Amino acid sequence: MDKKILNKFKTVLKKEQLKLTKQRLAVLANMIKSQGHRECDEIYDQLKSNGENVSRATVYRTVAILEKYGFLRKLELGDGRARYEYKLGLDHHDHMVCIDCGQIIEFVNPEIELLQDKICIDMNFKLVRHIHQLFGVCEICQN
Amino acid sequence: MDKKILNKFKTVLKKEQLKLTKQRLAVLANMIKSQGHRECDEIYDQLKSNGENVSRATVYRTVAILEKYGFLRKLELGDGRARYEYKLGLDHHDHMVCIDCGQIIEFVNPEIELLQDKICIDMNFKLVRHIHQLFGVCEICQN
DNA sequence: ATTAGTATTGAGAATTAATCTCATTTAATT
DNA sequence: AATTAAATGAGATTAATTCTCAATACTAAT
Repeated sequence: MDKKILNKFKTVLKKEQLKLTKQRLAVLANMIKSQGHRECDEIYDQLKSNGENVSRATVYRTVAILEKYGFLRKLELGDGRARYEYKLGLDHHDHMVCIDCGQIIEFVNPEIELLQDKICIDMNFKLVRHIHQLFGVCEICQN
Repeated sequence: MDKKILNKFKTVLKKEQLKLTKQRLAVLANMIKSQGHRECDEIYDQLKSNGENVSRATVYRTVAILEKYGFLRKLELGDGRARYEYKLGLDHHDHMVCIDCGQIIEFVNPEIELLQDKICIDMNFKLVRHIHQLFGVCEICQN
C-alpha cells in the first residue's frame, strides 16, 4: 500500500486512539485495490476468499471509520444496501444510476457544484456533504 | 378532498384495475392534508388516532401506489426510513437536510435542473428522476 | 521483551423498516 | 343479489446493519 495513505491512516487512528489492526488494514487495502462502488458483503466475501480473516461486523465497523475520516465515500442508492467507494485524493464526482441494469456512471459538473454552494451561502446553510444522483436508462439499455 | 385530485385517483385506479377503498382514500386524504415529509409510521399513527382503520401494511402498499402514479414523491435521506411528500401539481424542488436538528428545507434551482438535463442529453442517458440533497447545518443550529 | 491497560474482534443475537402470506373481507360488475 | 377479483389485516418473514460480550490483539510503558 502507498506509504502516504498508510501514514495518513496511522495518523488518524492514533489521533482517535484507535488501533492499527490486520483487519482494518485489509479492508483499506482492498478498497484501494478494487475501486468501484462496493457493498460490505462484497468486500467481506472478497477478503474471505483471499484468505484474510475478517468478520462481517468488522467490515461494517471499518468502513464506517474509513468514511468518517475521509478515505471512503458512502453511497445510498435507495435499494437498501450501502455502497462505498475509495475517494482519497480523487476528484469529486456524482452518480448516474441505470434503473435497468444497475450500472453506476460517474459524472462531474463544476457549474452545478458552484450553484449548490451559492444556494447554501444564500440560505446561510453550512454545507457538509451532498448527494446528487440521476436515475434513468443508460445508453446501452435504451436499445 | 379536491374533486380533481379524487377524479384523477379514481381514473388511475380504474386504469390499473385497482379498487377504490376506504383505506386508500384515507391515506391520500391524509397526505394532502398534512403536507410535509412523512414516514409511513407517522401516517399510520395519525390515521389510527383519527379512528380510521388501516393497517401498517396497507399504508406501505398505498403509499407505493401513490408514488408510482405521481401523487407522492419518496425521499430517502439515508437514515433507513423513507419519507413521502405530496407532489401533485406542486413545483419541483430538492432538499437540504440539517444534520443537527433534522429539519428538511426545500430549495429550487432551475439552472441546476437545466445543467442536469444537459449532462443526461450529452451522455445519452434517459433521465427518469433525480435526488439532490444537501446535508449540512441549518442557520438555527449554527448558533 | 514483558506486562498492563485498553481497544478490537468474531459469532451470533438483536434490531428495524419494509415486505410477504394467506384467510377473510370488500369493491366492482353483471 | 350473485359473482369475481382485488384488498385488507395480523403476524410472520426478510435482510441489511448494529449490538453484545467474552476472548484476543494492539500499544505504550516499564
